[in-house]
Formats: sequence, C-alpha cells, structure tokens
Amino acid sequence: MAPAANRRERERKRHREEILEAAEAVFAEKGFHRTTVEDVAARAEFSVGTLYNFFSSKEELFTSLIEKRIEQLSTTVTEVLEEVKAPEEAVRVLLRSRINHAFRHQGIISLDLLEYLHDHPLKMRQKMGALREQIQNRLIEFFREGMASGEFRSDLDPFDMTIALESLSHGFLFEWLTNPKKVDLRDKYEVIIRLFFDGVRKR
Amino acid sequence: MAPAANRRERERKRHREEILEAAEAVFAEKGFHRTTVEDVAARAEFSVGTLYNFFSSKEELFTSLIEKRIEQLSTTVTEVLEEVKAPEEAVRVLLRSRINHAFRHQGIISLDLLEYLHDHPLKMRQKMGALREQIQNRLIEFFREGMASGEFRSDLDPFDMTIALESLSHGFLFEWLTNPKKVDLRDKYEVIIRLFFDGVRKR
Amino acid sequence: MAPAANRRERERKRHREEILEAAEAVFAEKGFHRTTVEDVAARAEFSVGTLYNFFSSKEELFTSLIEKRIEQLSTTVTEVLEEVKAPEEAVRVLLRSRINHAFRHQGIISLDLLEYLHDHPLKMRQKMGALREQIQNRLIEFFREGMASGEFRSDLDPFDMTIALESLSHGFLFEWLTNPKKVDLRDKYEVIIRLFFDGVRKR
Amino acid sequence: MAPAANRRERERKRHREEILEAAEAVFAEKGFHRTTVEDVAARAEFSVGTLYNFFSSKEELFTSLIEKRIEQLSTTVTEVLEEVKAPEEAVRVLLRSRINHAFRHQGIISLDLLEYLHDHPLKMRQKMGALREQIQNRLIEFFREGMASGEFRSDLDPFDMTIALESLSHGFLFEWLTNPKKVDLRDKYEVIIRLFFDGVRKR
DNA sequence: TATGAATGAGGATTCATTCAT
DNA sequence: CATGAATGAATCCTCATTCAT
Repeated sequence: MAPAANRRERERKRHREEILEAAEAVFAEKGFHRTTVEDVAARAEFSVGTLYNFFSSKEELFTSLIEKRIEQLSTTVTEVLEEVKAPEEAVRVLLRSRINHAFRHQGIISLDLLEYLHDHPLKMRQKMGALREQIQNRLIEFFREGMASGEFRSDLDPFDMTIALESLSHGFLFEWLTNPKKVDLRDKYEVIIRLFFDGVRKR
Repeated sequence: MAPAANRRERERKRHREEILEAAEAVFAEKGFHRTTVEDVAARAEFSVGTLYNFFSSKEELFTSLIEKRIEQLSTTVTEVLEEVKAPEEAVRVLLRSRINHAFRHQGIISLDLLEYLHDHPLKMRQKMGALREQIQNRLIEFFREGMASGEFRSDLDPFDMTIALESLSHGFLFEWLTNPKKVDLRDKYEVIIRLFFDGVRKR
Repeated sequence: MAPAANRRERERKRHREEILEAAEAVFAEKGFHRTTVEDVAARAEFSVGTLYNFFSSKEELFTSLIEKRIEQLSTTVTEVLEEVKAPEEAVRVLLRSRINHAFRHQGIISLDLLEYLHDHPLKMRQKMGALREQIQNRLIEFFREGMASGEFRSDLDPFDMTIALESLSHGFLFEWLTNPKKVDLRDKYEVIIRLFFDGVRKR
Repeated sequence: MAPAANRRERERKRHREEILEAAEAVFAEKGFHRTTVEDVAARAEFSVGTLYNFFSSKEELFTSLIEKRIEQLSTTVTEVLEEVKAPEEAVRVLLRSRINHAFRHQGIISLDLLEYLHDHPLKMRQKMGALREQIQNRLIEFFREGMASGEFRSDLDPFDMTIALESLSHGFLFEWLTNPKKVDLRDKYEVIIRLFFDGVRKR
C-alpha cells in the first residue's frame, strides 16, 4: 500500500470523528428531531454531501454516535468490574465509571435517557439493552454473593437492587443535567452510595 | 338558556375529552414528533379541522394534555399529603399516589419522563417544575421533622433525599413501562419503601 | 298574506342589509382574501350559517355588496346627468356625485379600485364595466358637443378625455383614502375641475 | 476560487432571476393570493423546494420582486431627472421613463397599483412610498420654479400638481393594462402632456 | 472525495361550506 | 330561520436525500 493511501485512510477516520463530535454537540443541544443534517454539517464544517459519504442517513449518524458511546462505556465498565472482587467495591467502581462517562459526554447522555423509548430503531434498543443487561447480570452475581456472605439483606430481589442502583444514578445525573449550576455531580457520589447501602433511616 | 344549548355544550366537552384521550394514546405510542395531527384525528374519529376547533396547534394539544395530567396528579398529591402527619407516612402515600396515577395514564407518563428536557415550551416546563417543587418542599419539611425526631439520619441533605425518592419511583416506573409483562408495578411499592428507608445492607 | 308574513319579510330584508354593512366594513378593512366568513358573521352578530341563508358563497356576498354600491352610484349619476344640458356642467355634477359617493362608502371604494383587475368574477367586471361605459358614453357625447360649440379643444380624443377625468378623480380619491388626515377631498373638487379644464400652464 | 465556484455562483444568480421572472408573470396574471407557490415553481421549471432555497417565504418572494422593480424605476427616474433643467422638460422625461418601465414590466405594474393599499407588509409600503415621495419632492421644486418664472399658473398647489400628473399617467396605464389591444400606451404620451399642461378647454 | 443546489414527499394549518339540531 | 360544530381540500413550508460537477 502506498503511503498516500495510509494518509488518506487516517484523514478519513479523522473526518468521521469530527462529524461524530459535531453531531454529539448538536443532537445534545436540540434533540434528534429538531436537529437538521445541515446543522450537523455546519458544525462539522463539512457539506451535507460529505456527511452522506460517511453515514447513509441521519438515523445512521445518530445510531453510530450512540453506539460508539455505549461501546466506550461498555469497555470501561467491563474493565473495571473485571478486577473487582467484593460486592460493595463493585457498586462503587460502577458508579464512578458512570459519573465519569457522564462528565465526558454530558450532552448525549440526556438523549440516551430521554429519547430512549420512542425514537430508536430496534437494533439500537437491543444494543443498549444488551449492555444494560450485561451490567445487571454482573451486579446480580455480586448481590447474590453479598447476600450469601450476610453483607446484604436477603429480602430484596437482586434484580430490583440493580434497578434501584441505576435509578439513583440516573436521578442525580438528570438533576445535574437539568440544573448543572446547582448540583455538582461528583459530590453526589457519596450520597448515592450512602442511600443505596443504608437508606435514610437512622440506625 | 335553551336545553339544546346545554346539550351542545356537554357534547363539546365530551368531544374535547375524546380528542385528548386519542392524543394520549397516540403520543404515548409514537412520541410527539412521530405523531401527525391526522393520526390523532383518525384515532379520535374526527377530522383534522375539528381538532383545530378545539386546540390551536399540535403543540397546544400536547401541552393541554400534559397539563391536565399534571393537574390531576397535583390535586391528588396535595390532597393526600394534607392529611398526613408522620414523615414516613408521607413517603408512603406519595408513592401510592404516583403509582396509581401511573397506572391510569401509563402511556403519557413515559413522555412526561422522556421528552421532558427537550422540545417542551418553557411554560410547560415551568408548570411541571412547579408541581415537582411543591412536592419537594413538602417532603423536605417532613424529612427535617424526621431528622429532628431522630427517625432519619442527619448526614443527608433533605433535598437529596427527595431526589432519591423520586429517582427510585421513576426507575421502577420506567422499568414497568418498558417491560410491563415482566414487572408488576404494585408489587414494587414495598421494594421502593424498603430500599429508600433502609438500603440494601444488612443490619 | 298574513301580517306576520310581512313582518317576517321586512325582518329578512333588514338582516340582509345588516350583513351587507358588516361585510362592507370588514372587506374594506382587510380586503377580500384576508377576510373570513366568520369575521363578517361576527361583525354582523349572526352565525356563519345564517350568512349562508342569505348568500350562497363568500364570493356572492362580496359581489352583491359591490353590485349594490355600483347600482347606487349608477342611479345617482344617471339622475344627475339627466338634467344637465351644458358639457361643463356635466363634468361638475359627475365629479360631485363621485366624491359624495366616496364619502359615504369610503371603505369599499378602495377595494373597488384596487382589486378590480384581479379578483373579480367576470360577471362583476362586466357590471362595473357597464356602468363605466355608460358614464363614458354620456360624457363622450358632452365632449363632442363641447368641441362642436368651440368650448373644448378639438385635438383631443373624447374617449381620452373621459380617461383623464376618471384618472384625476381616482387619483385624488386614492390620495385621500391613503392619507385621510392630510387631504380633505371636498377641497379637491375645485382643483380637479381647474386642472381638467385648463391644465397647469399659465395663459 | 476555483472556476467551478464561479460558474456555480453565476448559475445561482441566473436561477434567482428566472424565479423572479416566473413569479412576475404568475403574480401579474393571478394576483398574490390566487397564486400558489407551486404555480410559480412550475412556471420557473423548478421544484417548490428550490424556491425556498432562494426566498424564505411566498411573501418574501413577492416583496423581493416588487422591491427590485421599484429600485429599477427609482434608478432610472433619478438619473433622468438629474440632467434636466427646465420644469416642462422634467415632466416629459419623467413620463417617458414611467411609460417605458411599464412596457418592460407590464404585469407586475398592475399589482403595484392594485394591491398597494391592502396586504402589503409595512416595509414595502414604506419603500414604495419613499420612491414616490422622492419623485414628488423633485417635481414640487420644478413646479415652484415654473410658477416663479411665470410658466405655470400660481393658483394650484404644487403637491396637487404632482398628484394630478401621477393620476393621469396611472389612469392611462391602467386603461392600457386592462385593454392592451385597444390602446397603444406610447401614443398616449402626447395626450397626457397636453392634458396636464393645457387642459381640455379651448384657448 | 467534497460540494451544495435541486428535489418532492410529508406534515401543519386554514377556512369556505355543510348540515343536524 | 338560526346555530355552530364538523368537514377536508387546499396550501405553505421543511428537510432528508440525491447527484452533477
């Protein structure tokens, strides 16, 4: 392969990245439906035609973007959970990962939450669902373990526990997205941990 | 007033209701953007023109619908909280109201959660925000009381506690909406209560 | 015929008049296209349905209105021209009639001028054209007479003279309609007469 | 700049012209309200979408068209009046310009006259008004001069004289537009001049 | 590949007209 | 006759997508 071919390939990849970043910014700001392909093209400083050289449709552009973010989160989460042994530790590192991911991709996170049910093509729902399930299953193992060891109470369903953990992190995330000045998300890490493990009642 | 005028008025009100119900069903199914006015008209068994005799735009139709549901929830919640004295009791009745409301208006609830951030006219966000804040403030009072009486732990911020409670109920709601067959929401009432008050750790 | 039948008929006629007057006001204010049938109905304090009991369409309502005004003008003009003998006198009384008519029906006059070419159904154009032609022909006779008697110059075409007279009266009318405060139309009577008969050049 | 960019730019300009010309033809034929955007698109042999790439609304298309014609007339009139010294000469060249302009843009001229009062956005009325006032003021100067030199009679208001001149040219224009076969506008130049300067009375 | 003008199906909205009461 | 809710054809406008250069 000629060196020029390599450079061309690298450039192509870089342009693709630039488009995805522009898309993330605009979609996050305006939502999928209110965003026009031209909006994204303008932000990316390319023409619409060029966008269509990289993505076959607006839908695919959006999908590619979300999938990429899911994969990134997936990779990170898998990695961190891999090295963990204790249940409580698992909850902590998972939460940390999520919060960090949210910080890096604030914008798109909201879409991820908000337009999830309605507007996604089936394929993507499956992909998001798969990651979610993967995390849930891993957590369920940990929760079972924790129950067995007497660390966690046994009158709760492990699946419900995953829902609860997810809910709490989403809830504070959402609050932060809606009102970024009022809340500092990183301060909430400890709050979520305390609430999840011990509840609000005085012991 | 002639009797005919009365009947006409009653009919008009009924037709308005029918349109709102049709709108609720279709918006819930397809989301705001994917729903056409003709979709709603067809479901309501009216012509598009008739819809515009009741609502000045698609936007207003949607807004009216959401506002109506918010007001219903607001009324209920206000009523039940009125009679409550103890903090723990407050949490319980609030949760009950929410779950019941969700059952009655399953469809639109999802929009309420999902499209909240994007696409809504400011006025509506304010209306939704007002109800939320009202509930939060009432809860904060209860939580302060509970802390004073030693019932609740004092190292949590009352506002954060409201976020946590809201998150948990939204999370399970969401799960139920996404997967109504798998989960029975009414069973989750006790789960949420337990989690919120006592957390997952064994005592 | 029962007396009641008479009253009914009188009422019907009165209602028709009321609708026409409302129509004149609204059409004059907003123009034909921007006026809705409901606008007229509201101004007349009737329902739309009632309007359709009197006029078979919006078009016909408009047409009836214009025709009525044309007939009024026609009657007046015919009357005044009937009694006139001298050419110069004819011009004077014609002008007077026009200006008076314009005063009474200021609003609709503008439509009469402005939407003449484009929006009228053929029948109406013919009707308006007929009146115009009738006046023109009468004037042409007078002008011919005036030329024969040496009162008017002979190097002008009598038809052109009618156009000129009409133009001058329309022009000042238009100015008055556009800017009613600045110009008092009745003051312009003498100006038009002087211009038409003697032009601007000093003798 | 690449040569291609230049050609593209030229083409774009040409297409814009073509659309304006099509619009002139259709608006002139049917009037603003009866003309649909699709009518114009069809006449221009473009799709509706393309029209909207050039003009943001039907209204703006119309406005742009009228403004363009006004500017053309304005330029011409300003130029010809610049070089004139004598009052009578001023009237002659002004009239010539108007008649020539009318010949070139027959169609739209009628709108210019007929739909002037109603339906126009304020901005346009001001633009048209500005040109008119500019011409009027220039003429008023000439008329004052002519009065001072004893060329014109002094018992007429200069402003009224401008109205009269305008009326006469509009009147014959109008007649020609309504009935182009019967009248040759260019023949009327002399008629208008004679009427305006000397009136119909024999001296 | 990059460009951006052209396309046209799709959707929101209006309003003259009808008709059951 | 009077009413006014219901109708739906007509029309403006948007924007994802294509394609010639």
